[in-house]
Amino acid sequence: MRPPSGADDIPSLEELVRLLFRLTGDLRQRFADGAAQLELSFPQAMALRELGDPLPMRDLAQRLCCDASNVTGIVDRLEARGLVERRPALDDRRVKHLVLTDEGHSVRQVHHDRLTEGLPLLDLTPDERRLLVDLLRRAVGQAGEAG
Amino acid sequence: MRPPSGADDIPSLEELVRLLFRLTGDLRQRFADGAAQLELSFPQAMALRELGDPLPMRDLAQRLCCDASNVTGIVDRLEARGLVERRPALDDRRVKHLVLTDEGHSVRQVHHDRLTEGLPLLDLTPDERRLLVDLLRRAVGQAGEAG
DNA sequence: TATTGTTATACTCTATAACTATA
DNA sequence: TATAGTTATAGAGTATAACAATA
Repeated sequence: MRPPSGADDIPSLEELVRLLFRLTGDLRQRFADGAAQLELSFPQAMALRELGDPLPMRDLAQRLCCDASNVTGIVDRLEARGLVERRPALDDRRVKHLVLTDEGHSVRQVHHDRLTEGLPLLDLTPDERRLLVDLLRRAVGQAGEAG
Repeated sequence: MRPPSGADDIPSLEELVRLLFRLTGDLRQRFADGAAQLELSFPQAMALRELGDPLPMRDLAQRLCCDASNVTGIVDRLEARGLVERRPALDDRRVKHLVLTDEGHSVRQVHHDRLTEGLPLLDLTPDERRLLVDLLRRAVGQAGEAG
């Protein structure tokens, strides 16, 4: 006989999945709240996040896991706010590179700082943090990958 | 001098956040794919997930972190497919309880099974799983909570 | 008066398909 | 022919505000 959710017994898969949902939900909410404060929609903030370095429209679509046609609208709105610029690629005139403006970089940084500040995660000791990263790497199935 | 992302040095907060995003993104994608196979939208699948036990509309809205007005449409579509029923509460005639039909329960179970089967997470040993749960609990700031 | 659920509205995201301009 | 980005379209999610029924 084992108690359903004690401190020392082996946690069930259900418990783990529940925690992961909790964690992802919290992180998502945090991300969305920070974006809303900057008057950014969730996908707009995600786009900004991916644009630390310039990227063709197509690649951004891939990173956002959505169809390329969506990126047009998302970028339209970011460009209208002066956060992003479309620059024709020199070597292939079909391609447009997305480049953050100075304000784009600034807004991106503010959003990121607000996302991470006060994260309960920060309470972990360095050793625990290292351990968690190791476990997470294996949990996402990239144990041997470069990261 | 410390290498940027070796195996034994202390991982940066950036690395941790990147991993969390990776993990949450993967989980979300997995959840959405499984939902799509069952012709459920993401919020519909989330609603099903929350309806293991009956719930008033209001409470479901709260769990989905959205305005109550949205739940009307989401539940409309689930009800049209025969996965959910609205039942007037006996004690308060303003309230409607959402109850899964037999097929609702079935679809919910299939979705959950597909979500968890083959999860890389399963490769962790029991000891590692216990450790990860402990770290995650602290990472979401519920170290002392019941869970 | 306050609350539950609904409706009306407007905006954004989303995929699909058709289009253009390049390659 | 194939590809990058756009446009048109339709469906779904989202919040806000106003509403009816009930508390």
